[in-house]
Amino acid sequence: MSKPAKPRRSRLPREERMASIMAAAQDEFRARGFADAAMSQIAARAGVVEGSIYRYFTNKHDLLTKVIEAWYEEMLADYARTLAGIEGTRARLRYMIWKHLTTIHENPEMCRLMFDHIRSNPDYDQTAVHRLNRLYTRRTLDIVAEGAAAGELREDLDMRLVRDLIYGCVEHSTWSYLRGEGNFDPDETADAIIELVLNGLGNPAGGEAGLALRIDRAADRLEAMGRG
Amino acid sequence: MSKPAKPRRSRLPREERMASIMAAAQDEFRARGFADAAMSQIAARAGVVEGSIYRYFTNKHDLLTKVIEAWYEEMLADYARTLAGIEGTRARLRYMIWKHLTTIHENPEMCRLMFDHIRSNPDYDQTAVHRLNRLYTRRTLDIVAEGAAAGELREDLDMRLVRDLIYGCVEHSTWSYLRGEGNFDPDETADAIIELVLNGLGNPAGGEAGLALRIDRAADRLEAMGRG
DNA sequence: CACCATTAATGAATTATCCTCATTAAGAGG
DNA sequence: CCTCTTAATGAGGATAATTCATTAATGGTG
Repeated sequence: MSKPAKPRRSRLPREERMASIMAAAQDEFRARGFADAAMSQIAARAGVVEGSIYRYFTNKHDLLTKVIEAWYEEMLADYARTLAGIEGTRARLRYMIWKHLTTIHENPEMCRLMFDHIRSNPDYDQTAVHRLNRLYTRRTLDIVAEGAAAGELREDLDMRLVRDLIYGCVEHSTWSYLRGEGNFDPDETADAIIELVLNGLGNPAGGEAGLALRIDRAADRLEAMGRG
Repeated sequence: MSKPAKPRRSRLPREERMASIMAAAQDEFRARGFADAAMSQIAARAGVVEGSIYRYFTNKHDLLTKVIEAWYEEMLADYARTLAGIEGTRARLRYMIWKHLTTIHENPEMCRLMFDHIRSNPDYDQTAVHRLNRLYTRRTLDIVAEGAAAGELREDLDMRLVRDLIYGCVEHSTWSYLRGEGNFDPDETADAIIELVLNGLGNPAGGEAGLALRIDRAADRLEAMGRG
């Protein structure tokens, strides 16, 4: 057995060292989650000593933030490109939903880190991730606004609530998968969600009978309210 | 200065001691969040020593789980009672949405603990909270099923997705409040959500469906005015 | 009432991990 | 080759969760 090679210090330019630590951190965070990830492990993976990490990142959470930030930025890069090639309100909206579902499906660990530790943080609004997210959400709402202008969608929509409806539904339907139970198919799910979001739960009156029923119901409600 | 009263040990029955520790833990968790809550503080608040907590709870997370469990159980107790007095699919559905919004509005800290540390846990499915939650979700879906049977709602609905649509939208729209930014009004929000969920984003063509919708909308407006 | 068995409660010690800081030395520029 | 900047080190401080051997309150028993 030769003695282990003496670990000669190598000095890297700031950017390279940061990138290498971030790569190691991403592996560790994905493998163990934020709380269980150990700074010592990250240091070991990156081939540096624990203390070195703190020359570049103020603390563990800051390191996570930077890791997620870099991932998120790269991830959103090709949205615009692909979207440009899709026409029609429904298809474009469906693409946004499908893309979100696919991202979660392919990067569950990163999404969990993002949801649990970045987005629920009190100072999320000051983060770069939030800024990126707004940009990306805006695209969805632009599609909705265009759809409304074209007469395909209603014109009296509260855009904030539309966003909550769409992304709330999308994310809620991925939770069990994110917890590690079961699976879901992004294509099927996207189809189902776009359909439900566009048409709602309400029964479009079936013929005269339906209309009559509606009128009766409306009267019932008013009457009930009158009784108080 | 008299010397501090010698802290005489008092032996409490198991249940009482557990309750007292849980009450102290709830205060501490609410005030500081899970990560920043200190077992030493909880012990101090409960008037016991740190080690004592571990006779009743296997660890910090188990303590949190039990605290949330107790709160959740109590919180859901009056759902059924109130719901029994409400008639009509729309009103009943709206009540479920409103109640959820109100709970979040009144107990933001507890809800955050629940969302961040209980529901996102890999073994959430084995928890008592999950069992309770299923029971409660089922009520909402029962209302939807009854509405479909009565012809008020569509009959081809995927119940799981309906749940995701409703609760996803509800919770998504409360996030910024939960992070401590801004506020929301449960009544207004419930009105807006129930309307959007029932009617969807799509622009109803004219004809019968349009007529039915007009009637619904008219009733909505009158109802809102009556409440207002 | 005195004794005993049970077990609630203690608190000091252990462990784990994040983070700090005084010191070392690699590598660029003169 | 020397010097200066600063990347990198690694030992140690600080905090907080958890363990465990010991102590003593209490209810039951003779």
